Amino acid sequence: MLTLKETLRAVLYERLNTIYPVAPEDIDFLYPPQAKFGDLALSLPMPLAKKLRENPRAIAKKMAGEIGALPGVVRTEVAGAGFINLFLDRDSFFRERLASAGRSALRPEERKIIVEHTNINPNKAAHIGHLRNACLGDTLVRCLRAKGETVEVQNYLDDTGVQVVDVVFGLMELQGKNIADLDGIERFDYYCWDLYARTAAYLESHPESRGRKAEILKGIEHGREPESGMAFAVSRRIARAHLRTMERIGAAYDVFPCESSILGLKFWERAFALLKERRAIHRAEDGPNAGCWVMKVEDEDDREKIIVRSDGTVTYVGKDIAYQLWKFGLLGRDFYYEPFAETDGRTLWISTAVPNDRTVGFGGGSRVYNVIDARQAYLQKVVVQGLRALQYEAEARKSVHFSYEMVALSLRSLKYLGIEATAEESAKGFVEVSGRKGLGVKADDLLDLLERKAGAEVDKRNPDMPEADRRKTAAAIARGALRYFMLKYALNSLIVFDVDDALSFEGETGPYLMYTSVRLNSIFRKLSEREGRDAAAPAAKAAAEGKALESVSEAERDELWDLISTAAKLEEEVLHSIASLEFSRLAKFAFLLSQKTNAYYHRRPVLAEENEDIKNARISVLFYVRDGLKKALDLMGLDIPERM
RNA sequence: GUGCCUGUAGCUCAGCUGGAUAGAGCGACGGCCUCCGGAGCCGUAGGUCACAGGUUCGAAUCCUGUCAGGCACGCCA
Repeated sequence: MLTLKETLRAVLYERLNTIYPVAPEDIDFLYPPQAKFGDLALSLPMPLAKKLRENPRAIAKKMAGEIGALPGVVRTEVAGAGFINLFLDRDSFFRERLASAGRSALRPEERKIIVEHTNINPNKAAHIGHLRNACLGDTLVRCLRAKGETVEVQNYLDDTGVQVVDVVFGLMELQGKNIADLDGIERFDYYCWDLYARTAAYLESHPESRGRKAEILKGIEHGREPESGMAFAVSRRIARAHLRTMERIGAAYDVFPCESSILGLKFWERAFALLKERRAIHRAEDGPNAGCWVMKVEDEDDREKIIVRSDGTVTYVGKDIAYQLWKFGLLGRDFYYEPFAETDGRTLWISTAVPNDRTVGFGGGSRVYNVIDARQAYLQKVVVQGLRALQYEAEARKSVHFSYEMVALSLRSLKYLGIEATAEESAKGFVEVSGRKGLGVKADDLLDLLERKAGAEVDKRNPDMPEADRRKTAAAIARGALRYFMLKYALNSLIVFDVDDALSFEGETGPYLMYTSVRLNSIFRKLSEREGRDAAAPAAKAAAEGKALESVSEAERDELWDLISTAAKLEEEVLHSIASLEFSRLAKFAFLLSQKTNAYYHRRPVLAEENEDIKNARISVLFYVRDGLKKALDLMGLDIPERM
């Protein structure tokens, strides 16, 4: 549809620009709400009516004549307040779609795109909030790659931050453990989940222990043992646990840039020098921020953000500005890297400050997406302003905060966790997830629950399937259920996580989409098994002759056309999703297409159809639709099992 | 206090760069397995699009105000 629209736009512009004051981008198409209004509609007469101070309907009538014959359009019709409805030549459109299989109308626009997502503090197990981040980030990556972009996926490891410090404090001070003891701890991420919550509470109620905590922090930052080695061991072990968790939902990364490397290679000092040199920050001489290096925040009032504290230490924002500069290749230096893990033959690298002679390099993107929840909008704004203050205007514009609302827990979910809600929480109706309080559903627990439930269904329906295949299928269903659940909400919608809702496999869910495709595949498998048919042949024939729809009844032709024209919108849905970062749109699209498909094959048998021409028409259309569905599910990270 | 976001069916949410009769899922009610897999299909009921103004040929969508809710605003990250 994208290709056709572009063609039509060019033709229309050429014919109309001498008659009306129009630019090519004014010529836009919308999809009519009903089939009787055609396949595409031009609303151009209406904005023109405003400009020309004429009746839109009259303009539409006149324009329809001036347009004349259009390629791929069999007739036009003036309707409503001033729409020009276009009716497409269905056979030729379908033929073109089939012929273009494997070709993409999408083109990359950037040299290299960096997507940073997940970014969990490496001090405890991942929870549902982190899953939303990873699902959104990974889907963005998949869509960008489908568009043809070169994408680098980063997962920032804050391995020297206060959260890690808390766990190190807990291990050393509360439990008297040393590095060697860590190996004996099973399920380390779960262990730290509890320990972190306990330590945070302990530190809260024992103010006298803050001195020791500060010591540990300093020790870690300056590489002193044993604190430093402890932090290193904790963060690496947890990072591996996160990697396994995210593997379960199909999210993967290229590199883990570490805060310890930023400190070790003095990236901040370099950034600080730049900031001072370009006068992006200045030292406050008096007032409440006296002695600090501050940056002006573009706000209504004269707000200042502290970048360097009066004791000379740098704030989180400062480090983030340095990191952002590196992502754009503006720092003039890179980390060193070591292999961290191997997945599907690809190496995941982790940064290090220790020089080596490996030649891998990262960063230096032309566009950067930071997938971070909405609560950090202010800080992200300051970071972008830092770029601006350094006169990196182009980079500032291409620094995108991919912001989404957080995940909270429903009161029902609290009960499931065995936690009593306070009166305030009951009134609110939900509770914020908090790693610090140990309040949340762990990602792996949720996935386990989903897998168990899916497994029971798979066992019931496929008793003959080998055990290993059933477990694999259950895992795929769990992943699909979770990913779709995280994707189907708009970004600014707070997800009040409810275990029962998330566990549902019916209605608008990932398993529904998967099921539709599995059944579709099953039809094609049977075509080949029972009848020895090459399922691609009717489509190939239709692509060559273009008369696929001729043999079916008028009513069914409309049904088939509805499927074709819906499936043909995939590419523009992808573009729209990327532009708006609203992947709920892609999710809705895939669901709609699945619904139409499901309803169709329920009504129209394929295998049992006796009329060969009708049968071939059905096969060729479903062949095309199946391809679109598969692509859409793949973009969302949903696998299609053999059976389910 | 300032800034950002949200208010649409009983519930959860789409639709929002203005366009033709406001849609889905869940729940409720009623149907459909001699037929490619019932994680499915078909149907019924259910809406002053928070409220009040404004702009427009046209507003759920844009603007202003009111009410209600959420989030952010630290020499934490």
